[in-house]
This record gives sequence, structure tokens and C-alpha cells, in this order.
Amino acid sequence: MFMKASESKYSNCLYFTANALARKVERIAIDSWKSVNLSPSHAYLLMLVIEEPGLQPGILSEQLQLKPSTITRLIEKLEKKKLLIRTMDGRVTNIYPTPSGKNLLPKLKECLKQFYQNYVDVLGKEESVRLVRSMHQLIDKLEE
Amino acid sequence: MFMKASESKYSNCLYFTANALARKVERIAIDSWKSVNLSPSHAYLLMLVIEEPGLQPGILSEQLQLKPSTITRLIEKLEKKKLLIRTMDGRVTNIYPTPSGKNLLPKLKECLKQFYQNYVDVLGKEESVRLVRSMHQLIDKLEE
DNA sequence: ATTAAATATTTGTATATACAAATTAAAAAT
DNA sequence: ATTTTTAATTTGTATATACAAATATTTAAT
Repeated sequence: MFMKASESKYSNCLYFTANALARKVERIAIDSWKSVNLSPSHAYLLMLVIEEPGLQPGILSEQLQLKPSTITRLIEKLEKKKLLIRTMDGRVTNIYPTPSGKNLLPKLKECLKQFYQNYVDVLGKEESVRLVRSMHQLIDKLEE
Repeated sequence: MFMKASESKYSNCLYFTANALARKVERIAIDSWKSVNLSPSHAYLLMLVIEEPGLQPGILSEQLQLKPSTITRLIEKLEKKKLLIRTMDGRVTNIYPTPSGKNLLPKLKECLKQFYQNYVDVLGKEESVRLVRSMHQLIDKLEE
């Protein structure tokens, strides 16, 4: 009934493969962060801001490799949940975690750990590191 | 100004990496199929249907590793563009390319070739094959 | 034969993401 | 000092994707 990704007609195509992998990983990540009621990207953004309060959207955009408009949208949502606040000063915006945002850090770290566990268990630590690294090489090479 | 993906704070995380790679590849793919005015997933779906007329949404869903509802949406759009048609018979739907859909095949293949070229040029043929294969292994392992 | 369960597909709704244009402010050029 | 250019961020809009519920049809159970 269920077809493996590698049995698909276009399984040899990078477009197909990269997307299928991302969706699969996304689903695992969503599960891992469900306990804090955040999507993975919201969680990562929040962790970055907790670790470096005052971080600006532009920096977050670089760190998360997401477009500035996307960062704004993520921040809006986290602000609505009162996990962080924005202070606008001139053309620069600074993002700070609220106390309740900050309090979430241990749980967030726990989720992260759980997420890692998920795939390290399956792949092994070395293999995981190796694969992530070679994906990065690909990304950087495609950067041109 | 521009930060490499591998310089990000979470660059060692599979969530981050898989998504960053998928987005990068997606952008290249979008460019490759721009000349036929189709998004990559629409193009792949159309190619599948041209090569096997009558294909059902369920099969397409397996082949493309996308949810049935997503397949419906993709088909709707291609139907609106008069590149394929749906015939509904009982609870089963069959998808057929229209003549103008079928006529697009050579161009589609050309786009696919161009897309391949993009990354094979950068990575080399062997390295490309190897990487795609190891990504598949990961997908299949994560399947559990 | 009728009812219940399983299956294929679609619809309504929600999400993350991005592009292009708009806004605002700072810096540079005149 | 005023104008122009550059930069950071946000807003409006569009996209692909998915989940959950709805629909319709076939198969199985009684």
C-alpha cells in the first residue's frame, strides 16, 4: 500500500528527494515540538532570541535562512503568544523574550533533544553528522 | 552580508539543514520550469500523467509522496490550464492529459534536463547520484 | 438484502513560506 | 541643508502543502 520514496519514478531526482526528505523531517520535528505548542521554526527562532536577546530580524533571517518577511510573520505569532516582544527604534527592530518565553527554554531544549534522538537512533551518530555535513556542502555549492 | 547555511547556529540540525536544502533546490527548480509556466510539482505530475494516461490521484499521491488533498489541488490547477482532464467513474477518478498537455512533453523534458544540469555541473555526476541515494536511505529509514 | 466497514477523492480551513511593493529611517551626495 | 540613495522591516497577496471532515462508492459482514 505505502510506497517508499525510493520506489517513485522520479526518485533519482534531487527536487523530488530533497522535498520528500524535508517533509518527512518536518513531520518528525512537528511531533517533537508539539508539547510546547510551537512549530519547529517558531521554536528555533524563540531559542535564538532567548540565547541572544535583542536580536534583529535581519540576523534571524540569516541564521534561519528564511526571508525577512517570513521572519516578521514568525515573530508576529510569537508576539501574539506573549513569548517575545518587539521594540522598534528607528529602522531597526529588536526582539526580546518575555519572562514566559524565557521560562520555556528548558522545555525547548528538551524538545530539541528528543528530535535529535529520533534520527540519531535510526542513523547512528556518525552517519547523521556525515549526512548533515554533505547536505551543507551541497547547499553551499548551489549558492554560487 | 550573506551567511552560508553552514555558518548558522543550528547548522548541525537536520531540521534546519533538510529544509534549507529543499528551499534552495526548490528555487532552482522553479527557475528551470519557468519557461513552461508551471511549478515543479505541477510539472512532475503532468509528466507522470502524460507517460501513463488514466493514472489515479491515489497513485499520483504515492509517486509524488504528497497527500491526496494536495494532489487534488495540483490537478485542479492543471485542469484549469486545460493541460489535463478528470473523468470520475464511481469512487475512482482517472486523469488524462489533453492534447495541449501532451504537446508540452518535449518542453517538459527539456526543463528537466536543464534542472539536472544545474546541479550535476556543480556536484559532478557521481557525487549527485551518491548524495541523492543517501538521502533516500535516510527517508526510508525514517519511515519506521 | 441490509447494514457496516473500508476506500478514493474532494472540500473547508489552516499553515509556512515567499515575492513585490510600501514604509520608514539612516547615510551619502550634492 | 536638501535631496538622493541605501537599508531594515513590514504589509498585501499568492503559493504549496496538509489536516480533518465530508462525500460517495465499493466491499464485507450479518
